[in-house]
Amino acid sequence: MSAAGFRQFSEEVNAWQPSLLREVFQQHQHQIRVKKEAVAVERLELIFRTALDISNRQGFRAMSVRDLSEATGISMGALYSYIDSKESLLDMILSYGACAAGWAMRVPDSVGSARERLRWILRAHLYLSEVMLPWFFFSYMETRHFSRQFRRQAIGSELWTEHLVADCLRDGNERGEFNVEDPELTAALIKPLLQDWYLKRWKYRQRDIDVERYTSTVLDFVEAYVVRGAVSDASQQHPKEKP
Amino acid sequence: MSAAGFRQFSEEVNAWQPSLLREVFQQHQHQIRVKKEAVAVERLELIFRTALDISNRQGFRAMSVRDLSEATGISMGALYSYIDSKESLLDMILSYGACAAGWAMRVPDSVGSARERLRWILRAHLYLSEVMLPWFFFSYMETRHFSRQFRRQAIGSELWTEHLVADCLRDGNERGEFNVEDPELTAALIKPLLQDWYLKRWKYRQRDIDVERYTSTVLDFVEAYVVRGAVSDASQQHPKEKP
DNA sequence: TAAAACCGAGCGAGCGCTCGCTCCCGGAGC
DNA sequence: GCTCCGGGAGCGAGCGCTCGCTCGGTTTTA
Repeated sequence: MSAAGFRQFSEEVNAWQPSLLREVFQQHQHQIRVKKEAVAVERLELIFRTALDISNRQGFRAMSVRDLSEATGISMGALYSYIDSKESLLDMILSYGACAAGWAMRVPDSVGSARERLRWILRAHLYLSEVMLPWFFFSYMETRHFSRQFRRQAIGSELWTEHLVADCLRDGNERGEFNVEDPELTAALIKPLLQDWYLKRWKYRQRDIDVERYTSTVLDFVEAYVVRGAVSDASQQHPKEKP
Repeated sequence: MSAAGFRQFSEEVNAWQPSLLREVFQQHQHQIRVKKEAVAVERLELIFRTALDISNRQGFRAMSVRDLSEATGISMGALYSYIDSKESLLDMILSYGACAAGWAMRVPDSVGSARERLRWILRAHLYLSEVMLPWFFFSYMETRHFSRQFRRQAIGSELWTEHLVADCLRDGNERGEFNVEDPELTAALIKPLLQDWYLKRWKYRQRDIDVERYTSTVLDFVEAYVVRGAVSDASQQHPKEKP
C-alpha cells in the first residue's frame, strides 16, 4: 500500500472493500443464517453502513434494532438472519474495520530514513481514517461500552500504533535524525493529533481543510519537535550518519 | 486564579466546590422539590458524582435511574425530588461543570509576553481537567447525544478555548515571539493535546506520568513548533523585541 | 416445487417516572 | 417536661411503554 496521494490511496482501499466483506462473512458464517455469499455480502454492507450511521449519532446502545430495521428497509426477522444478536453485530462491525486497518497499515520495509518512515505511518493512518471515518469514530466512541474482551482488543490496537511510532522515534534517535527525550510519551502525544481528524471532523470541514492539508500540518508540527537539536536535522540529504 | 503549581490550583478549586453547588441548587430550584439548601447540596454532590461515575462507564443513556438509585442509596422517589427528569439531571451536571470552568479559566490580564500567556492558558486547562476529570470526560463523550441546545453550548465552549489560543498565537506573531503560519489551524491541533489528558487517562496513569510532567511535555511540544523561525525565539530573555 | 429469504405481531424484561404511604423532627399546647 | 402534630424527606411497588429477540406463516428464487 502506497501513501503517495490521497486519491490513489482511497481507490486502492475501495477496491479491496468487497473482499473484506467476504472475509467477514466467512469468519462469522456460524452466526449468519443466510447461505448465499453474494446476497449476504450486499446486505451486510448496507447493515454495517446504516448501523454505523445511526450509532454515531445516538450511540450503539441507544440504537434499537427496530431503528436499524426501518432505516435499512430489512424486516426484523430478516435482519436476525444476518446477525444472531445485537452484540454479534458489534463483533462483525469491529472485525470488518480491523481487517481493513490490518491490511492498510502494513508498513513497507523498503522505506529508508526514520523521517520517511514516520511520515509514511502518520500519512497512512490519517488517510485510512478519512476513508473509513464512520468506523474509526464508532470504534473510538464505543470502546468503553464494550465487554471486557472487545475492550482489551481495542486498547491493544491503540497501543500497537503507538509502539509503531515510538519504535520509529527511537530508530531516528540512533541514526541522529531525531532528538526525542521520551519516545513513548512523544508517541502518546502524536496519537491524539491523528485521532482528532476523525473525532472533530465537523470542525475541519467547516474550515475547508482537507485531509492532505491536515496531514502536512501535522507532519510539520511533529517534525518541528522531534528534529529539534538533532545531530543531523537535514536527514533527507544525509540519510545515514551511522553505518 | 494562579496556575503555578498543581497542588495549589487543586486546593483553590476544591475550596470553591461548595459555593458552586449552592449556585447550581439556586439556579435549578424550580425543578428541585427539596427545600433545605444544606440537605440538597450534600445530596446533589453525591448524585452528580455517582451519575458521572456510572455514565462514564456505561454512557448516560444506558445508565438507568434505578442504577443511580441503587448506587447512591437514595430511593427512586427521593431521587425524583432532586431532579424532575433524567434530562434535567443532565442539565444540572452540565451547568455544574460550566460554572467551575468559567470561574477557573478567567485569564489574568497581568500576564506579559504571548509565550507566558500561552503557557498560562494551556496549564490552567490541563490542571482544571485533572481536578474535574469525570466531568470533562463526560462532557466530551456525551455531547453528541445532547439535544440541539445543549450541543450548541458544548460546541461553543470548544471553539471558545480555541479562539483564546488562536488570539494568543496571533499576538505572538505580531510581537515576533512566534512564527505560526495558520493560527486557527494550529490552535485546533493544540486542543486534542489538552483533551488527551482526560480522555486517555488510563494510558498516562499506567506509565506513571502526572499532570505536571504531561503539561511540561505538551508545552515543549507546542513551543518547538510555534517559535520555530521566529524573529526572537528566546523571548524569555528578550521579552519585547518590538516596541 | 423445494429451499432460501423475508415478514411482523407478539413475548418477557427492563425502562423512566409516579403516587400513596411512612418516617422523622422541631415547636406549640398543656 | 411530656404529648401531639404538621410538613419535609424518604420509600418502593406499579404504570405505560420500548427494548432485544422469536416464530409460524408467506413470498421469492433457482
